Amino acid sequence: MSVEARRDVFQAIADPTRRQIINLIAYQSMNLNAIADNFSISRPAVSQHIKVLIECGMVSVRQEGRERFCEAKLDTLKEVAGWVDQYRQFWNTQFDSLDHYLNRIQNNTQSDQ
Amino acid sequence: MSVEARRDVFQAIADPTRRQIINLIAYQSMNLNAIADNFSISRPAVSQHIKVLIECGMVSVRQEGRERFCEAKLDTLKEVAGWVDQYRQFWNTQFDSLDHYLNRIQNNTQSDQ
DNA sequence: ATATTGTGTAAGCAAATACTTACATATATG
DNA sequence: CATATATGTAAGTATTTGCTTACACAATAT
Repeated sequence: MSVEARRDVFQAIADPTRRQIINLIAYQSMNLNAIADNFSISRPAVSQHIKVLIECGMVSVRQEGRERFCEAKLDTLKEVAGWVDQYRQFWNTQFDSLDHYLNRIQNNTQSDQ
Repeated sequence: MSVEARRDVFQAIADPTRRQIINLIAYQSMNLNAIADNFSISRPAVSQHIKVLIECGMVSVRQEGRERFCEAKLDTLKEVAGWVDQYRQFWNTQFDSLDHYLNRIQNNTQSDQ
């Protein structure tokens, strides 16, 4: 981690450890030590990763006594989603199949549900 | 670009130049010089970026005479989309409202449809 | 055959990354 | 107050990254 980070979401999620951190705190805030317990790297290393995530807006911190709870700000991923979504037409996946599923249900509601 | 690249899609799209290259060739193959004309960096620099994109499966090359046409393999972005999609519920987009709509339909099927 | 065009790749370099250990500081707790 | 706990941050380091220039080489054109 450099002193002058890029503060870019794409760059932030490029690191597998940072993606794991996001996965970890996606559904519940955790303090730094709790997060660090899930990794083999040192506590300061995790702290530095979180700093990057904060700088790009993917994590916010709520201080509570001496603990600092990290909360994932997942809507920041909109930027990534927006870029990727331009190209969804090039493959078949959940996004597409959900859409199809929905249409199927709508078409079938009268008859079999 | 190192000799031993990570060959990881997340890492590949972390670089803004590489994202621009993908945007450029998304809808039509282009040879390397044509791609490089769109950037201020040197031709070899572009060549190295494309090497990274090839290594992670985002670009394939078709040789034609002395030219090498680069084609974007956009379905490789499925990996990124898959990761991001887990969190779509955390912001408001089509996907979210679709999902809620789906649940609403499922919950109501017995009673009112 | 010679020159031109399209491209890969090596060598070198500055900056960024991902770590580590050591140390600083603030908030509990006995 | 003296410790223990939770965390930030600085300094040092090995790698990786992104870029440049120089050079190699195959396919064309003249």
